[in-house]
Amino acid sequence: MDKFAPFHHHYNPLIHQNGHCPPIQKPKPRAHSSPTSVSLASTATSLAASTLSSPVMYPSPGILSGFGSLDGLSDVRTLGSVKAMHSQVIKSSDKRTSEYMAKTLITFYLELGDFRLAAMVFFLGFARNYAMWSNFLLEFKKFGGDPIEILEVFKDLHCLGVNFDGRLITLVLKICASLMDLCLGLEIHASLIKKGLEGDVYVKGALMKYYGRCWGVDTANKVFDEIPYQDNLLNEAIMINLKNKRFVQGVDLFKRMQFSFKRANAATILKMLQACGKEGALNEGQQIHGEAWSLLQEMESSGVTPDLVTWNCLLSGHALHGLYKEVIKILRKMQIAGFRPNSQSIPSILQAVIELGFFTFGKEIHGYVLRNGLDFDVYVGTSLIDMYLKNDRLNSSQLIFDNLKNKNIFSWNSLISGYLFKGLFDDAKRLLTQMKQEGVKPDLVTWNSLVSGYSIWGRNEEALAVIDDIRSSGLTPNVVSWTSLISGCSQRGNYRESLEFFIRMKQEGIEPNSTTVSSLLRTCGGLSLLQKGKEIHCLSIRKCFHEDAYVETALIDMYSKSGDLKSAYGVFRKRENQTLASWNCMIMGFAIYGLGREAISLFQEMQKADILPDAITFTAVLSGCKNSGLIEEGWKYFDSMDKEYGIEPRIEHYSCMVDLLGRAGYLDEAWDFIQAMPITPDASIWSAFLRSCHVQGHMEFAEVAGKELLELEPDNSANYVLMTNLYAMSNRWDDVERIKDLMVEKGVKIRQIWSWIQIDDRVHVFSAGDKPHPDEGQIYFELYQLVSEMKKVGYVPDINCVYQNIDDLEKEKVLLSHSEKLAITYGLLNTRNSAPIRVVKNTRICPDCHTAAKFMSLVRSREIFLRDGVRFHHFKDGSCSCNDHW
DNA sequence: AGAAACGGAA
Repeated sequence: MDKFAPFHHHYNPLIHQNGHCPPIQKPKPRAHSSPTSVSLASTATSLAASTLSSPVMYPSPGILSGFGSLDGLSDVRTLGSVKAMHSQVIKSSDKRTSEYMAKTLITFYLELGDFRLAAMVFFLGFARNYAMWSNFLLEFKKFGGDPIEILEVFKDLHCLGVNFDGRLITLVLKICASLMDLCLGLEIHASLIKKGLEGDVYVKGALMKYYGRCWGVDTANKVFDEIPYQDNLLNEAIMINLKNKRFVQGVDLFKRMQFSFKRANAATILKMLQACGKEGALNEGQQIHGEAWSLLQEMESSGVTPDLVTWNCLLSGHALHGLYKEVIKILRKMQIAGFRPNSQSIPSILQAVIELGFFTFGKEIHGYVLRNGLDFDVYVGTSLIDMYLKNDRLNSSQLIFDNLKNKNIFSWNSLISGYLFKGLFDDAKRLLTQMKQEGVKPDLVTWNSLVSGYSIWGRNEEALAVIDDIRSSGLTPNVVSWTSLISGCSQRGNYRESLEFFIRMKQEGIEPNSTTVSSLLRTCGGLSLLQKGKEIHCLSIRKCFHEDAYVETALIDMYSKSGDLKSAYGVFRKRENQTLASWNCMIMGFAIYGLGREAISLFQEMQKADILPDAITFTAVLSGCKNSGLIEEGWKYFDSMDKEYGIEPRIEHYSCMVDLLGRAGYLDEAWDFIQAMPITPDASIWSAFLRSCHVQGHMEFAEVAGKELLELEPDNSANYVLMTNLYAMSNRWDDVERIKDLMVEKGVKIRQIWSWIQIDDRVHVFSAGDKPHPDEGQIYFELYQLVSEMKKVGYVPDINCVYQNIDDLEKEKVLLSHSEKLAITYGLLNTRNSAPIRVVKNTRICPDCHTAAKFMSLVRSREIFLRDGVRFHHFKDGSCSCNDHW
């Protein structure tokens, strides 16, 4: 229904009827005018002129008898029927009841959205009754009247010195704040002071908001300070401070609120939660979160129903703090309470859906959005784009994007980042061009998506070039830009570059944040750089990131991957409320050290703590079973996945089971298991099976597995090597040659095998093909001595580990040159007597080196940690943590 | 009252 502009100043009845009014000041020029007011005003002119010329009196209700009662009318009230009633009213005048009739007509017209007629009736009946103006303007606003019109009328009346109702002053101050009408707000405040009126709590609140928005937070705080009893306005004061980034003041006021008789309202709690999230203030955040829950509970128990705004506050507050399961619970609660999610609920819900991986539910929500016509909202659209992106449905995302009526930078950035994540750089560039053509300027988010996209796909030079593009576009690369680069390299396994970019970032004078630290820890873990990892740990303590859940988990992972399980466990135990990811990490930590029983008991403890496991938990538990040869337990947990937890086993779980069965010698069972799998076996399955065949010396199965594997991974040299070793074991030298020829034919190069050890700041690499270590002579001298000592206590070199067609003495020599032996020996020579030795090898350890390391730990009384391609071995007093299950 | 970029476990 068309709005009308009844209060255009030319037709302000107060001015037309100046004869009956107090002395008139000339109205000031209007700051705002409705764009449609001119044409609409002409209609108003004629109407006003015609009615003003002949004063009309209103009839008594008796006249209306032909219409039935007013109440009866209310059911089927239409504009036509009200007008008919109105005309009857005009025809027969009766002074006594005129006021009642006029009020009724005004309400009817307002309800029907005919502001013009409502205003007309009001002008004729009440224009000179100033007390009525407040009521009328408030009603006018209630039914959707234009706030600008209200301001215009208010100004005119204000000039006349009219006193207004506090409710109207509150409303006008709100309008001043939203329209940034600086002068009127001041005038109102001044006249309140002049008249000695304090104004009620609402007026004061509105005044503070007005000052906060129009004159800055300090002015608002001044107003607040002058209020004698402040408790009622704490919510507003907190809000104003937080909106203006005064976090400390906001928290102070919030603490005051806890000692007052007042409670924080939903909006305040939400804003506090947001602010705490941004400021990384965890303790405050958790306290406030508790407050949010108790608020909801209190509302429920006292029978007060939260309104939609409160529900939405709760949804977004929980989503913001990563409490996604709570978001879903709140959604259910609000639906039970009879509220339908609106366009502002959907983004928070979708965020939770994405994080929880409830894709089917997400699609249902999409259906709901379409049925309820919420798809025109740009926030909803962007959230949907994001949901389909995260579920690998780029086409759906593009489709939603194309149908989006109002695109903004968020929508563009979402889709662009989707393409970049998939490595579809041409599509991303196409969108970038399109975006610029449509006049949307890329912002830092756009650029950072590009940096991240390039670096996770290993295109570091292009990523670095984008950093320069940022500068030439007039923006400055920030900590996110650099962290994108660092983390991209780390994810890709380009660890060295990752550290180099960190140094570059520091040179640029940019301080790392907790995300940077997490990425760097991943890098350190990847390289088993314990020293560097400890440095980063110190850095994170200095910067107070060490309580960040991500950083903590990354620390646990770094320590366990760097051979320091004790420190990993220390970090894990330091905190009480562990996240699922950190439980998973710690269980995995035990698993890679072959501490299967410990992994299982931690898993049980986790369940006692009411943390539900996910698929990754089971990967960790099953890895623990696999690395410790716990067959029964492995079966038990594998079966329970689907039955007890409703988690569908994925390929990595099947792979663990094949490994577990095969390694224990149950090759037939492993074979049957593979045949019965509901998913197509991939390379990880066949590789686990092949390695078991190798250990068991089962040629028939090995050849089947090898054939599958060479087809699935024709470029992986490890498969060829394993096959040649198998044939060499059975003295099938023709087949050895055949496989070698195949490698040449396919251009597959054997992967370099190397071991390294860090002594002080230097990393010493030992590799068969590489140039020898400068201290090689000394190392071999020590190694020969060591081996003769070891032989005295029972070491027998395992010449079966050498697959060359040479004599046994030569084989023994070859065994000595294995890189892990050299690295351990170097460690023995160059570290303090008590210090454990930490060696990293990029492939699996060979059985002879495993035996040798046990003896080395015995004869030299040293702990040796060896990280091989897949796991850890901890040698101590002549035995290994893996109990020879590997 | 809501949406997009960088972070942990496999």
